[in-house]
Order: sequence, then C-alpha cells, then structure tokens
Amino acid sequence: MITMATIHDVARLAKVSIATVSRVMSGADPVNPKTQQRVMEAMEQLNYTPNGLARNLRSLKTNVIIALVPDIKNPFFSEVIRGIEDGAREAGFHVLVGSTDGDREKAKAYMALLEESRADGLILTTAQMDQAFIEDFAARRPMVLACEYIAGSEIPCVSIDNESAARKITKHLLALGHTRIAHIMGPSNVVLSQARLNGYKQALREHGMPEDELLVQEGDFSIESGYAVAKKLLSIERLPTAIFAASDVMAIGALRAIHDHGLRVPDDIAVAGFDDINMASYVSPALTTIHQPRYEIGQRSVQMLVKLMKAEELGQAQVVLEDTMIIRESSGKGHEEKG
Amino acid sequence: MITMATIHDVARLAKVSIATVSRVMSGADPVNPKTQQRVMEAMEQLNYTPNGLARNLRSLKTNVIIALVPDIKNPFFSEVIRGIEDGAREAGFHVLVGSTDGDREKAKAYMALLEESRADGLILTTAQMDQAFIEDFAARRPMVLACEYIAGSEIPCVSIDNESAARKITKHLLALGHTRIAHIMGPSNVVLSQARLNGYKQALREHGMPEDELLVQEGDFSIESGYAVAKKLLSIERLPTAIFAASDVMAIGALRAIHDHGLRVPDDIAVAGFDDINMASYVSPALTTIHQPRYEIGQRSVQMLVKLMKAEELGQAQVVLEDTMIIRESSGKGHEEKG
DNA sequence: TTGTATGCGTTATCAT
DNA sequence: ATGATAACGCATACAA
Repeated sequence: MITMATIHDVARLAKVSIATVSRVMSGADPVNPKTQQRVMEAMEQLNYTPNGLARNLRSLKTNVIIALVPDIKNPFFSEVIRGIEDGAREAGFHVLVGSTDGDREKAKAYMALLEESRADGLILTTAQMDQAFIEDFAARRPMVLACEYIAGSEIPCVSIDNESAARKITKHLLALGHTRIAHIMGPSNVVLSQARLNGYKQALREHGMPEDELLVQEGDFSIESGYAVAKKLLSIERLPTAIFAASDVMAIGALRAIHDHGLRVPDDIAVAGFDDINMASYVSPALTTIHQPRYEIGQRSVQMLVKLMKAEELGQAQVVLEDTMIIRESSGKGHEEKG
Repeated sequence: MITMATIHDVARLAKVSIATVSRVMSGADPVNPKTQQRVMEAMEQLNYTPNGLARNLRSLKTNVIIALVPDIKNPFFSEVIRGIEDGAREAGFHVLVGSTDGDREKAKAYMALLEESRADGLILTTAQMDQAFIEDFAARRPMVLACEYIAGSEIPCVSIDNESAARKITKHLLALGHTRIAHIMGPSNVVLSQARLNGYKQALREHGMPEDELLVQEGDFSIESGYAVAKKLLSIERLPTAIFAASDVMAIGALRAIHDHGLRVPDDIAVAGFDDINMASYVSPALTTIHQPRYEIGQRSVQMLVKLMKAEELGQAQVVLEDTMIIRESSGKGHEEKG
C-alpha cells in the first residue's frame, strides 16, 4: 500500500551512512551515543522496518520451516503442530503449515519452497510420496519425519512404536474375551497404517486367532470413512465383536454407525481407537485408545530439525517416544497398562 | 546442506550471460532455440533452481499470505483454512497458517512478517486485538477479516450474520416450548461472541422471556470449557431446559457434562450448537446447529485479499454469506428452516 | 538475439 | 567511530 522507508532514507534523514544505521540495528560495532540517538529518531520518524527479504537474501536464511500435514481437518495433527510451533518459536523460527490433502503434487509444491531457498527446513508428518523421492530430498535438505518411522531409512524421525501400540490394544480386546476383532486400517499407502495393521495381526497370531480378511477394511482417517467402513463391517454375516480403528476420528465414525445400526457400544460391539485426541474422552461412550504424546512429537521434531539446519550432530536420529493405552468406556470393563 | 548453483553458474556453463539464462526462464524475450537448448541443459546438469528470495527481493513480492487462527485445534477453522489454501493456490499464493492461541503478542509477531515484507497479505479469522491496532494495520497493509464482522469498521470482511443466526436458533428452542434457555457464550473479547449473545438475547426479548444472568456463562470455544460451563449450569437451582452453545465444540463438551450428570439429551435438556463442524452429525445425539459455509468463507476471503493486494477495486467490502439452521437430534423434534 | 550494467535493501569488509 | 563499497541472486532497461 504505502511505499516503505529503506535504510537509505533513514541514513539520509539522520545524516549518516547506511553502514551506521545497520550498526545501530545490529548493535555489533560501537556507535557514538549521539549519532545512535539521531538514527533511532530517524527510524522512529520514518516508521522504519528493515526489509526481511533483503536480510534473508543477504544471509541466505529465512528462519522459516515448513510443516506438512496430510489433512488439516484431522485433530490429531493440530496438537503436533502446536508442539512444532512452540519449539520453532523458541529457536527463532517461523512455521509455515501446509495441508497436502494426501496429494503428492501439493506436497511437492510446498517442498519446492525449500529448493527455492524460501524456507530452511521441513517437517513431514506423513510420508505419502514414494520413498525414493523422500530419501533423495532428505539427503539434500534438512528434513525430519514426525509421527512416522520408515523402516530401513536413515531419515531423522520422531514417533511412537505404532506396531507395538497396535499390538497392545488388540491384546487388550483379546483379553476381554473378544473373538472376532475387526480392524479399520488407515490408507494402505502410508507407513504407519501398515505398522498398526501388523501389530493387530501379530496380536491375533500370538493368541492363535485366525485372520479373517473380511475383518480388515481400509479407511482414510476421516470420520466419514470410519462410518462407511463400520457400516460395511456390520453387514457381514458373522458380526465382529470388537472394532479396532486406526484413529480416534474413524472410531467416532464407527461409534455412530453402530448406533445407527441399533447396536450398543460396548455391550454389543466394543470399539477402540488410536491417538487419544481431545474429543476421545468426550464422546459417549468415551473411547479406549492409544495416547500419543503429540505435542512432544512436534516439539522434538523441531529440535532435531534445528540441529540439522545448524549442521550439528544429532546423537540419536530416530526417536521413539512412549505411548500409553487409555482404557475408557468403549471397550467395556478394563484396566490400564503402561508401555 | 549442498551449496546451490546460481544463475551465474548456469550462464558460465552454457557460455552465455546471466541475462540470457533469465530470459529462458521467464520466456519473456525471444531466445535462439539453440542457445535456449544449451541453457536448459546447463540448468539440468547443475540441478539449478532459481533462488526465490532473490526473486522476491527483486519484485518486492513474496506471494505469501498469512492466515491467523486463534486456535488450530478448533475444527471450525480447519475448513476455513482449506478454503483459504485452495483460493490462494488458484491465485498463485502460498499460505502461512499461524496459530495465535488467543495471544496478542503471537499475533503481532506474525503480523510483523508483513511489515518486514516477508508476506504480502493477511487474513484474520478472529479479531482479538484492540480495534485501533487492527484498523491501523488494515490501513497500511492488505488485510481481510474472515468469520467476523466488526460493526462500524470499513475493514473488508467475509462472514455470516452471527446475530441473526443466533436469534434464529434460539427461536427454534423457544418454539419447542423451552422456557429456560441457557447460553454458553464465546470469549467476551471477541466480536462474534457478542454478536451471538445479542441474537440470543433478542430472541428471548421478542418472546417476552426474562433474561436470567445465571443462564449466560462464558466459555473459550474449547471442549473443556464447554464441559466446565455446562457443569456450572447444571448446578444452579432452577435447571435450564435447553442450552445453546456458541460453538459445536463447546456443545459437545456440554453433551458430555449432561450425560455425566445423569440427564438425557434432548429429553431432559435440549442442546444446540453453532458452526456445523463435521463431527456435529456423528456425536450422539447429533447436534442441532447453525451451518456456516466455512470453506466458502475462506475462499471468498482470499479472493478479496488478492484484489486488495493488486490494488483492484473490490465492489463490496463487507460480504455476508448465508447460514442454515440444521435441526438434528439434540434439540428434540423439529423441522428445518432456511435463511 | 544477446550482453552490460543497474538496482532490489541488507550486511559485512574494507578503509579512514 | 564512521563511510564507501562490495556482495547476496535475480530481473530488466538499455546497448550492441
């Protein structure tokens, strides 16, 4: 709108060189108190704000990091983002949150900002693109994976052990005497969906339960998909006695589907979720779920990213945080386990 | 990590001047096909990506707009943001989403990015700072208010008519025969909380109902506050027969509080929300609420902002979109109205 | 069709 | 303690 004052304007008004103006801003070199005063007054008078772009170009740094989430509607990520933002602020960085809607091209568009030097680092909360692309990118740019661990990869990451967590909650359902446990998995192209599926299968196997392919159906983490998939599960001949959804949001969709079907949770069908989002303890029945330290995941991710950007050594590149099983109403009577 | 190739490197390798390299990138001036080929090969070979910062400094534009939300956890805003992002992408802009946590200082930190020329425009989804500050800012920088209309202000904005919507849903409860309708309002320092409160009061007045101060309690749009405030409402002597919460999220908290209190919705107490977030139709009982065209609010906001940034005339600076009352289970038997 | 040179607003390295 | 000037990487007006 209004044409901005530059360092030259300030210098002219204060009758000094631009170098001196720059000096009073940085405070690095000594400046005569009297001229300093003049410069400050000039800055004040012109309402001067240094141009960030010029500074960035000069330093070849932006102090911006990009955080990519697959779906900004998903409440799971919002807390992770908060952790990221707080961690970033502490380290003097701004966060640009991008929602990719599971679209590789959108993700790549954001990642291009790094190539253009318009951002310094990247946090990926879901690795949906092909692994080769990610590996290549991580080799060239500071990047951290939050929430997801890619087996066999050396990319720095922060996550829980999704497999063991899924195993744990499936075992909980088994311990309650369930014999037909269905699983609403996440999109099969994301790593953590596979991890949770594996944990589920392992638990069944360890208990000598047969795998029924009909009982495993794929959702996309949305509440709508949870509802739709649960409907499908309710239409098969031998009804499941329990449903383990790979996310709380999908579990809430399932809750509604079961309700609409005239059945009751947990009496007729038990339900378990994953993530422990805020709403999990407010819906009725309250959700049994796996608590993920979402805020901490975000925070730790940035901390690692900052080290990466400073080219510091990060001792451990793959951080696994602890999860907790939270037993509430939706799975029936129970107890709490830690691990 | 890796030291980037510059336009000079490309020029040297292709044995041309940097001007020519620049030309093949922009495609503005004609370039000999043969040299163009050489340049392209050089770019390819060096894996060259133009430095965005330099471009930005040159053009004094960043193509970045900042969208500020008070709370990224609030699902209401996620859909607005999606609208903003899609609209922005169409217009060739990137969106930097910032969460202010209702903290003026955080908001100002983001707004400073505009002053530093590191972003071109601002969308505020909640005006929590003092009005003078906002007015001043809007006079100097391209800015649009989404979701909120400030009476007496000329700042461009896109929103529904919060007052009439609140009046409408309160009247719905009155029509169902409710005599003691409580209101869980939003934070009193945000404009739309006041608007919704006013609508609520107007409806009561029009029906000749007395105002009971005990029945109006302030929340902060969080599910926890909805729960806590509802608890408070359940502890007063003459119980309310209905609760109108200023947001669905708070309404869901209230649902749980009523449930925990051993009462039933809508039989014992009716509940109405506001926003029509995704989850509103999935909780039990499903929420009666006001549907806001959230995605469109976001989209229209950016469109206005883009015009503002281009210094184009925006015909109408204050856009009011239509809301819809959605009657579901939580308010008891009913019908649907439009307006 | 191509090259030279200037400027975008800073910071930093020289001098003085 | 201060000033002149060269980068940072690119786009473009002007020459050739």
